[in-house]
Amino acid sequence: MAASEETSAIWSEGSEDELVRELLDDESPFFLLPKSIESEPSQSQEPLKNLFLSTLYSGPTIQDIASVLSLNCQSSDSFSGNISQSKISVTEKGSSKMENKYTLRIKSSGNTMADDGYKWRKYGQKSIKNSPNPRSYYRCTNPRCSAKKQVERSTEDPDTLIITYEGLHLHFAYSHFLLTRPSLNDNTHSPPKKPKTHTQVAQDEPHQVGPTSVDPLKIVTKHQPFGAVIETPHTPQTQGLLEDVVPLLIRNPSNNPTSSSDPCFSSYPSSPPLSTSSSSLSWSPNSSPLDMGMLSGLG
DNA sequence: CGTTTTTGACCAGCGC
DNA sequence: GCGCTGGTCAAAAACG
Repeated sequence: MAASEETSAIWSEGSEDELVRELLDDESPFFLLPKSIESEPSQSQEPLKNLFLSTLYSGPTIQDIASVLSLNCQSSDSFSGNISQSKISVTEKGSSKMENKYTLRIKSSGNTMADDGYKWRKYGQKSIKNSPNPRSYYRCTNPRCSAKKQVERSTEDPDTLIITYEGLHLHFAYSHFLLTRPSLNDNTHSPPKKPKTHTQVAQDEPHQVGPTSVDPLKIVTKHQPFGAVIETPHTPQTQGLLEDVVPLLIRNPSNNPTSSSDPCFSSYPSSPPLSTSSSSLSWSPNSSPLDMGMLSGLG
């Protein structure tokens, strides 16, 4: 029906093609080529753009994700104190197809939770066959983003959450795929200029992510029998995103009405925060980007 | 009061 | 063709 038509209309506006275009738009603050690279001798942006596009369309690889995770993790040491132990692993799915789904497995010991800092609107929950745990369905609240994610708890390990991302999540990450070095990242978020209408997307900086909780980070590729396991040293900021599946469920705290400096989305076990996110149609620029939200593939 | 979550219904795809 | 399963919708409830 009719209702769905409206919905689809909204989403279609943010078609991946268009999103990509936006990201590539020089004016888009989001798509900032690393200055250091820019300034490099004679490196034209073209190659970078192409690379970016290539990555975007082909979907990030586990390595890309790993790189991003490493980046983000390294950039925030301030959190390293409060995080308990958890593990994150990423599984790439359907790489042979156009699915581009990424499954993230987060092993959190105890009550830790991870929060990706993005705003997600829960639109459904279903009990899954052969699994005592229900699966929750979330959609990015950014009207221009079609990213979705599913969260469920592992049948075997109650401590492990399985989060599957699907769709192009334009906030944050892709720009980082080009940056292999953390240091470059710093310059990346300098002065976001304001584009035209995309205020929302703008400022999605990968930083300050919540201190969610994840220490050891492991990325596993499904194709490789538990092989490629990349571990990053410290990792405070999690990007995980676990949210509900767990009884405590906590969602993004990101509702900072005006302050973008609130890094915490903390989700601590003892305090069920609940998000006060803002309206579903207005994406607040201040929301914090998180980290893995980006994993979503694209079509 | 506005917004988000909950929850059952509805729908589409798939296997038998 | 039927039934099952997973995914989405949307009205109602809950929550700040």
